[in-house]
Amino acid sequence: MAKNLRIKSARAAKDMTQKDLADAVGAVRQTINAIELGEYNPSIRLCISICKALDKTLDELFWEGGMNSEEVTS
Amino acid sequence: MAKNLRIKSARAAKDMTQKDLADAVGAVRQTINAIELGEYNPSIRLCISICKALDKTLDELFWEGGMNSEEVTS
DNA sequence: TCAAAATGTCAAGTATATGTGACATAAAAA
DNA sequence: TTTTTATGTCACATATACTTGACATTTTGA
Repeated sequence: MAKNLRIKSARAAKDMTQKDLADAVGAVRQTINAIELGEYNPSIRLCISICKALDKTLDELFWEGGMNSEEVTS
Repeated sequence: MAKNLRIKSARAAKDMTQKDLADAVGAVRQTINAIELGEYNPSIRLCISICKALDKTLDELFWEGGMNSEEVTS
């Protein structure tokens, strides 16, 4: 998949740890970690919760072409 | 949950049936149907595929506050 | 009206997102 | 350095997205 550096960055901008974000969205630290590392494919509801917690929109954090998306060429 | 009329509408604008859209995104007709009816919570990848097939963005089809979202008050 | 296509729905199975608990390492702060 | 906190990672359990196949109903068009 592709690492999501935009979440990490938006999180840093709010000085939140992975656990802080997890608590804010009612998820667990490992889930946030896995999403940032691109290890899986979260549900749209979780994405929306993350966006709200970070004051971003879906397009800003999850639409492609963003500054993040480290595509793995394969 | 909430019905997603925006997908239905964007699909109509492209004259696509649920099955057409399903084929375009590599899913199955029932899955598209369930998403439009708000019966579940699709993955972000499927959402992105749907957006691309319909020439829309995530914010246009899945961010809240859109013309659609029939909230069920409960 | 009749037939075909589109949509809604159901039951059962598979794949995978997410949770829980635990431990190792990296980074920050004392 | 030593201690604490944040992050990465693993194994296992559970919930649910998604598939498959089938049938009923609604809509469209001949």
